[in-house]
Amino acid sequence: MSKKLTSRAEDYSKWYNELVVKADLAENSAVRGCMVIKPYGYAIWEKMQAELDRMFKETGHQNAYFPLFVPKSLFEAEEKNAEGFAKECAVVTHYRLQNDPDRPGKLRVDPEAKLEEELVVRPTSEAIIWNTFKGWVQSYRDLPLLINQWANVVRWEMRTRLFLRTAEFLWQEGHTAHETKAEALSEAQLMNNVYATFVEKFMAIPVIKGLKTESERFAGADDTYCIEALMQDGKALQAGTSHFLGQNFAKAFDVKFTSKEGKQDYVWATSWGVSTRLMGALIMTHSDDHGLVLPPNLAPNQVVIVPIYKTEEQFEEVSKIANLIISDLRAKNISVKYDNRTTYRPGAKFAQHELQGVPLRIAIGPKDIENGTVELARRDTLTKEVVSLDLLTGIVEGLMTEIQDTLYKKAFDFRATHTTEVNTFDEFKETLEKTGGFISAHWDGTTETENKIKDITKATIRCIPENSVEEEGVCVFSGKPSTRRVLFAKAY
RNA sequence: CGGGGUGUAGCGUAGCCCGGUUAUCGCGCCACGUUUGGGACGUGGAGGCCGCAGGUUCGAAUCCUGCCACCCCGACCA
Repeated sequence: MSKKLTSRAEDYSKWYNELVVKADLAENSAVRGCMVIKPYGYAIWEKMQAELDRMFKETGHQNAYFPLFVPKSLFEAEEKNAEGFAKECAVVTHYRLQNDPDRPGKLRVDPEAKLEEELVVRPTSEAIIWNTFKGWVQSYRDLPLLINQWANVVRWEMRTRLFLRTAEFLWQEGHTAHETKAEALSEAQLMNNVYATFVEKFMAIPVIKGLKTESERFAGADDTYCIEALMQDGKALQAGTSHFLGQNFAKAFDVKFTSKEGKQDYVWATSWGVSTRLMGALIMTHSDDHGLVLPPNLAPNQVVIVPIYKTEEQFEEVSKIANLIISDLRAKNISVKYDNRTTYRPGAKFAQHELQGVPLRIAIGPKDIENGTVELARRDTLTKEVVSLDLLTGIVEGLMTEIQDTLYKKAFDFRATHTTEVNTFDEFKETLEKTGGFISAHWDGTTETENKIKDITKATIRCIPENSVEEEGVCVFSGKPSTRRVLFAKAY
């Protein structure tokens, strides 16, 4: 393994791939298109899960678990949803293997063990969940039904990339049922806001909240809300989606309730999800040519202490101080790792922790012991300072929020300088090529125009931003009248 | 699934055209010693069915055929 990471300028996607592997986040597996998430990468995902799970419960949701397999007949019940996912479904057709008479010691699929009905490996769980909800809902008293599940799903992708697109991935999917359209709509918006808050406050990634156009909408949804983030290469990444499903699934699965007035009505539904793709967003938003950069909120180790010593006595002295620091920091809920491995020298440790994005590094050596100081190195700014041991805990505590804020600001500024308003198609193409990023432009509202722009430029409408203002204008492509700007970008 | 490319030690590679000793080099790994404030150095060592299966030949990493895997570019997607 070479020591240097490919730089972003040299080859952005190579940089990404190398970073994921070298920072020990994940690796490709023996299964085509499927990744192994390694302990360090999984620890970051667990941090995301913990915070999201807390936020879901705070907004009244409960966790449950539904089967991995969906009988084909259930899967196809909501036609639009089924059609949307049909091309990427893995299907179980048999339930048994047997010894292969032609190849001793090998197995083959038992032709006698064909399933009467094929099972679809869930690409998403609406079908099985709505089939179940049918039995859970009879009265308005059973509503709202607010369920979330943490699960894996499978979408048979042709081209895969670690975290960004894999055949199997981990996610959470919320599924809710409501009495009224208004209530379901506000649930879909609420959860999109939860995602936005989580991604901005916890992951330090600024996002645009908005609505998807018809062609980018979730199969089976009436409306899809989303949060869109901008990566350092100028491409957009959908970080989360929340769907207003109308009564589509209720009708397909016959989920009715009796209202206060004694009338039968179909329930109104939402679903919403974020996945391990957020790991990709995290990496591509903050990291640099030295490796991963983690916001303190997501770092498995917020602080690492590296001892510097020549003799065994010095090592012991340094360790004594390190242990004092550790207990002080842990008392403040700051996670610390003492890297006291004797098998690596300090330089190698510095490089490794930098590659793995540890927000703050403390080095303690003989000079520090003499002076009552330590050396502090920030991962986000790559700056070093020597601070007094007495003040350390307070300084570290302050730096945790400061680093978190600095990362957000930096990403916010990047997005600001990579968001351009354009009024002509020439400007559109030029901006896309030169600066990339988000392009704010008028659009006539037709799928036809959207598709033509996509064919010519590869850019798609990421969303109709929630906060966009009413403004008279003409479509950047067709010249037809338009009342608001939408956000275009090339996307992951 | 279309077009292009690549498979040699854990990783990156030389050798292949033009077949011929024991398959090259670097990183990593192991042992010992010296080292330790930004990826240490020396000495010694281990590690290979040259992607797989056939074929040609006295002889195949090298030539031929088939298969498999991976990568890049397109269409599809969170």
